[in-house]
Amino acid sequence: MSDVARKANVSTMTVSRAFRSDTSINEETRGRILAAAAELGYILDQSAVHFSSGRSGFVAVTIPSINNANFADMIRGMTEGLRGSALEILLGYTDYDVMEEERLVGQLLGRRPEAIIVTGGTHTDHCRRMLERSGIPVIETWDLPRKPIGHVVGFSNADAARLMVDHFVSRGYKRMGFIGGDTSRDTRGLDRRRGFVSALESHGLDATRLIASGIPPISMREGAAALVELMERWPDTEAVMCVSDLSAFGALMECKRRDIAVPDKIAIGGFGAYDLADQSVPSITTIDVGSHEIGAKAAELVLSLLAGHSVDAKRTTIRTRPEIIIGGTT
Amino acid sequence: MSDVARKANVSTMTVSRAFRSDTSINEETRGRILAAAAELGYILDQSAVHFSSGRSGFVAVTIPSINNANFADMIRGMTEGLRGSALEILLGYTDYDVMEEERLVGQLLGRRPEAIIVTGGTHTDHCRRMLERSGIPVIETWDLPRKPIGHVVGFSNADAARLMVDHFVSRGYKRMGFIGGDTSRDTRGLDRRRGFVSALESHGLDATRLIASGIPPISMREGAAALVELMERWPDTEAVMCVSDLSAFGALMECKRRDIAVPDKIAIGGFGAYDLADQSVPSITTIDVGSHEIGAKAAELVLSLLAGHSVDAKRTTIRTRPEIIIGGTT
DNA sequence: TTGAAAGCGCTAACAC
DNA sequence: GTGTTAGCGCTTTCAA
Repeated sequence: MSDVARKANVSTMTVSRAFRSDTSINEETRGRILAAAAELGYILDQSAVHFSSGRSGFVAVTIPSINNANFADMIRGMTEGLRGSALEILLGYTDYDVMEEERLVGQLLGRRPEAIIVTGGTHTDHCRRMLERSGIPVIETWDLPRKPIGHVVGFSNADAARLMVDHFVSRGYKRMGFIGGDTSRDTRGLDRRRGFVSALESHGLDATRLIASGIPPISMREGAAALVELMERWPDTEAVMCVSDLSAFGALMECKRRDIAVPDKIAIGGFGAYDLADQSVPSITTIDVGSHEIGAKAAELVLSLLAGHSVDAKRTTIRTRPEIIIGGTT
Repeated sequence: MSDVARKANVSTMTVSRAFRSDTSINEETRGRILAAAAELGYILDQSAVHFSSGRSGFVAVTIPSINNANFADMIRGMTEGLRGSALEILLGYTDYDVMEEERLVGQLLGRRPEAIIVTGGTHTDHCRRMLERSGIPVIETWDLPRKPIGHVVGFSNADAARLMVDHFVSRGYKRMGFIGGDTSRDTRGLDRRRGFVSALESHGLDATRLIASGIPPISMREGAAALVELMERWPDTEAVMCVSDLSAFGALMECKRRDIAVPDKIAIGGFGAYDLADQSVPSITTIDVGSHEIGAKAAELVLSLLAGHSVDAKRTTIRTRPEIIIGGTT
């Protein structure tokens, strides 16, 4: 910076001002400085900016997986929402593992983000404590935690699953199954299963046809395997809800391989409103949770919190409204 | 840190040592310090570490899109490769736009990463200059640039497309088309198209059946639309290569909707070896470029470069070997 | 194995 | 509109 200052015949303080939008500086001077900087290939050192100003310009975000269209959409929503602000996303993924989340959150907080957005409302005790003590806004997404740490942008996974059950019931199906992963890791998947079971019970239907197939997130392959297991154990099953569209697609393809008619012999529901659900033939009935909207709303919330428009400063909860999209598999 | 030092009855310098693995410190002292830190909820400020030591602990990575299984696999390979090192990935996505890449690279370099990994070998002049002047190792991936900026971990997209053409020829197809996006944005897609055309020409076949459908990355939907256009313009087409598995799947589903037999009436090839290609019924013939391996190799290269084992210090090129996976669509 | 002093590159606060 | 001074929270260097 002092090289640039020398070249432009100003002090470093003036160079500093030239790189900011919120200060008063002569426009001609700024032009001269930026030209000098460009010539020298100078790029403002953000870590020194952070160090000196106390503003890191980071919003930390954790997601379970980067290879997931829903979370990718959420990140996209955040990116767009933060555009124009001086905030960048510092992203990490947890592999659906709360221990890994704990490690990651510690690492991210070390970078002193100005806010942190995490997926889900289930964390290790230590992770929870770190978040509580962080002194920055904390936003939990994709869930409605019973005891939120701070703010929430989410929905009830159980209620979302209920939408699918109600749809199944309205179509006249009575014997229904659920395909998900081994339950302990993916707590949102577990919530969907719980919602499925309680919805069946409230309709007075049997709620025991539950297949747990592999470590979450379960993929197409596991969806296919689970369908086989389901049909072997309960051959008269009329409809199955899958924890995600990927497993639903896997199940659908398995039906095709085995010449099981969908939806005539068995109906299939998914979750997530992936492109795949829409483009598949037949298209897959699914639940749209508004991933992009979650990201956009979370970004908006971060911006108002940091601007000090204390939006109920401590505990804002924004609910999004999952919707069912009826396709050809039901 | 001084609070922790006071609590543990040592100097801040000793606290600093307690948080590192490469210094000599009494283990009992360290234990006392870490306990004090835990009690206070102290987290080492990495940005101050960076500022003081000059080591940011960041590796900057740009990818075209986060919603893409191939790039997600690459990131996964990098994450695993960097595990245990003190390096974290600072990730940004370009939306397949070189102007956005330029902006992003400037932003990332402002964080003073210790190395930068970018996707592709095509950049704006300014972006290229920033990378050249950055003073850190630069790695270009997913391509073999004619004039690399620094190091390369990639493959020839044109040669990879040739694999598919050769396979088509070996199956006896003669009238072949290509489905891709509007060409200027996705340069790797463009290279695949070039490879397709030149392979056809070297077999003495007609190479004019090229559909450009929408802004890259083209999705399932555009693949479906493009198939319709292809069959309308050249109804006797026997085989079509798609720029990615997503568009190939879209084309396949369109065939299903229109009762066009695959592969009997038309064969379909994709690119990228997505799970979808394997799980779809019929499975889609595709090219596996080893995304995970690209990430792993790039991470390995970064580690050796930063460790100073100057691996041909300036210009290492690591080629990966794309392979064809033959499925049911050809 | 531990501590004291200096300094990393920038900005806040104030003066002019 | 611009410059001066001090200092952000650590680590480097050197000494004990």
